[in-house]
Amino acid sequence: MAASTDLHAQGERFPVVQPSGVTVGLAAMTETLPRPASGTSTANPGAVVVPERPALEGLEEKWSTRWEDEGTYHFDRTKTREQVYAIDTPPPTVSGSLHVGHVFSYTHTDAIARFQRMRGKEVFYSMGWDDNGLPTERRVQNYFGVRCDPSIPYDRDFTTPDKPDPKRPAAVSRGNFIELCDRLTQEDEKVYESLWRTLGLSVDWSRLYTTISDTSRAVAQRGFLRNLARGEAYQTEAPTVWDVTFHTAVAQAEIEAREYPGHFHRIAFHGPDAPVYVETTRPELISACVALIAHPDDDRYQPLFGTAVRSPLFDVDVPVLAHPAAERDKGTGIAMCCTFGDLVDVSWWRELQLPVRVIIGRDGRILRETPNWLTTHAGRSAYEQLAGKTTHSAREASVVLLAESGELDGEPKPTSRMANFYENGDRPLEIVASRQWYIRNGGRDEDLRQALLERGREIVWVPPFMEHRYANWVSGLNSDWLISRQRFFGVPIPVWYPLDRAGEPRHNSPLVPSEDELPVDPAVEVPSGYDEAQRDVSGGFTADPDIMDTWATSSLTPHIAGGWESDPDLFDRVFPMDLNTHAHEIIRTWLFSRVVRAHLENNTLPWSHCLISGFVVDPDRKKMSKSKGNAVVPSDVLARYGSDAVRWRAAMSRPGMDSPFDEGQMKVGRRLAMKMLNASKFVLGLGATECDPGAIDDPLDRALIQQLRETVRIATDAFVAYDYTTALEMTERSFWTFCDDYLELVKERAYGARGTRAAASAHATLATALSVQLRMLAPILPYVTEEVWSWWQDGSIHRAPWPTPEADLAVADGDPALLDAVGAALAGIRGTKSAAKASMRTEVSSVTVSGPAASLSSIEHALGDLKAAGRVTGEVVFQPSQAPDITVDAQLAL
RNA sequence: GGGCGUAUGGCUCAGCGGUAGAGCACCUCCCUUACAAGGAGGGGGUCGCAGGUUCGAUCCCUGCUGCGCCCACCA
Repeated sequence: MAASTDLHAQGERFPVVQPSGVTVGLAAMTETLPRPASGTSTANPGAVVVPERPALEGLEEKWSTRWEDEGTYHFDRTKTREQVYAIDTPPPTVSGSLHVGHVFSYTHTDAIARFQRMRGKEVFYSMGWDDNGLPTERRVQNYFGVRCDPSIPYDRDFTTPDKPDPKRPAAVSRGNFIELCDRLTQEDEKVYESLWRTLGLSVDWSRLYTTISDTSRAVAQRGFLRNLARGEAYQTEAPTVWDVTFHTAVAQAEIEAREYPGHFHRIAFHGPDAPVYVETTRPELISACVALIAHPDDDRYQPLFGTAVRSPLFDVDVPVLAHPAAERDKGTGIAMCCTFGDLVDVSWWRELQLPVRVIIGRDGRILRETPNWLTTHAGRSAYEQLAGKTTHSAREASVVLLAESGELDGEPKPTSRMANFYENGDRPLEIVASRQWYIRNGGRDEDLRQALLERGREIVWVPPFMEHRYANWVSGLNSDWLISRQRFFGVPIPVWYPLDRAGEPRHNSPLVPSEDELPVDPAVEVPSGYDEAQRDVSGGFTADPDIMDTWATSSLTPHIAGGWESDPDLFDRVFPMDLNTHAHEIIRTWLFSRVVRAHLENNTLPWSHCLISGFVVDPDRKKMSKSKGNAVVPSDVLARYGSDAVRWRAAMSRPGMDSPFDEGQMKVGRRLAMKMLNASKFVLGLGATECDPGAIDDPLDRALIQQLRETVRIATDAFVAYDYTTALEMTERSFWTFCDDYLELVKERAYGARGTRAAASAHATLATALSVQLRMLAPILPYVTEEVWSWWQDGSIHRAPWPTPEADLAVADGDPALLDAVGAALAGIRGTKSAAKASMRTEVSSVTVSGPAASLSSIEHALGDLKAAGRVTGEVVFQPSQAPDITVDAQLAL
């Protein structure tokens, strides 16, 4: 897929400022400038060019284009596995929009990627788009106002409706529908890519993948066929959770429980002696009732166990049975077991070996044909009044019938119950019996479940408590992974079935393609040994009509991105990967499904580390969502504050911690970026461009270097442990101290007020500190650091080495307390001026500094700088004291 | 109901055995030649509640409460 992007469209939001350049000290600098050997070049190599008015505007477009042109993040596949750092990052679902939560989480990943790259790793970091599956179909339906009808033939001249009406969608063929899906996803993906490029994700865009591509289809189908061959994929006819809106089966992981209003109906079953009252919220299911069930220890119902009662309206005899899952304090303590009202019904039906009485069809309506287990005239007549209705209408009709027959006791009582929904749906799920494909995931196999729990313990979780989410989910699985969907836009199940003489498919002996034929579309292609004329005729074959759930493909993203089976050389260099990152809501889905796949296919984890982000929540700490209208559109925020500022804010939220969205925080990041521009301009404008450790001989300078050594050490350790926030905080604090204290203290000296040698020491220190601090901030603020780097260095800062005390801060004998002491003395002088409401320029005629003797002697070593920064014209007296802090008594020359 | 997380100044968060820290916000002052989308200074907290361990607890243990998230919950 082309990596070109639509950044031009954003040009208006990022007016490119072309500042007039100032060339500084060019002649003197040419020979001594550090010149890292790098393949990239700048327009004017060797020159130190500092803009007169540096600005953040336009940096995103300028540098994202440059990075693309110069292949800054291109993955070098000649590197060995040990040299590679491989990242599996979520392919965003292409369903219309990304929100700030995505922006934060992807920024966390990118910060790690950039750090590892600077540490010398060859980073394998590719983006994908998850563009198959139901979310895409739904968006296409709404966007174009269409719905797919597979029975319609393909229309070559098809055009979309002029005025899309979601309520009256136009029926289109499967082929046309898929074309629309392709078309819309491609448009959406351009917008996504543009956003990611603006944000500055350092992905290798030449490795972009999509989950609907031929490559992904082949990988998904190959993975499935391998599972099938090993017996890990199987199909079975069983009660299945079903979405009546989308007409498809739904996996356990996609179900969510929601509040759903309903009523308790107290209805009378006819017992041998007296009525047996049952409370139900679903009276429309009475005709599907196969038993009444109470707790075995329940004295009220013990006499009835083993007897039969007659159902209201339908006159069907149903047994009264005992099961420990029945709860005595719910309703009347005895429950209808219907096939199927809920998952408890399914387990009762299975364990008590009850008959199947299905009355709900796949369209969510009561079946039109009157069931044969209804034998009385009254029962059949009652059913006929419900047939064809939705469950909702059938419920209302049932209430009327029950009231008429006198079998409803009292009025229905309103209640709010929890019902299961497909996470993208808005009608409660029903349970229907259907043939579906499953992959074993430990849901029905204790050994496999234990093995997968053990995989969870092998993972290094950041933060560690996220492992509980995983273990919790795996422990609670109650079925295998349902992967088949009765939909259209996705990867087809690569299977055909022979048809027997009666034209019935032999599901137990599927016909499979060979791996080198993949991807296949069984609806178009023909199994080996058959020809097209035999399709769907007796004795011939038929295609499996289903597609795989999108998770069945995205569970293989390490395989897709890593070239599994198609590029074994690459795969060996990147798999298993080092890092998996995303927010915590998809631990149960994406994370778990990849563990399952890699465990079954490769007998390994897909990656060693999982970095789990929290959510961005609204100021009331509620989850952001489009439907609530509290979601923030990231492109607006990026345009307003700049990518570095937004990234800064993202990096301030620690792994796993939810973080309220607050625009005020963005300004803080922006201020830091601005400060970096200005401080860098000042340093480089002084001509301080040479990091010569031999020139650093002033005690204050050595103190700064010593402090930086410590900062580098802490920030590096933090980054290694995926704690990008601490790394940023430490570096940022160091940088502000550098600006507020050190820079002010050495200004005069750096200008040359105390001689060439004193100035040279300041210059070397300034250049060193700038270089080190820029590099430490580069993973979080890639744009402003790259901009400044380009003023005086060749090559990208993002390919420059991460700073180390040994390589960059070799002067190791500084006294770190000196800078603190001098800073405190300077603050004392400033405080006096501030209290006197005097300008900081006010001269000071004399100063007395009191404090611990050691601090005072430190300050004496930097007396010249202190006097210059404080504008002290007279004497400085040092007065040792027992007090722990430094205090200053300054006489202003007013 | 089960699990996990969290509770520190108005807000966002650090800290985590030795009488509280940062940034934002607020107040005061300063147009100092890197920076007014700036700079300097300042006020503000009995660290959710109750027990316990300890010479000493914001920090450890127990219990509670609030908030958030995940799971379960259709009689």
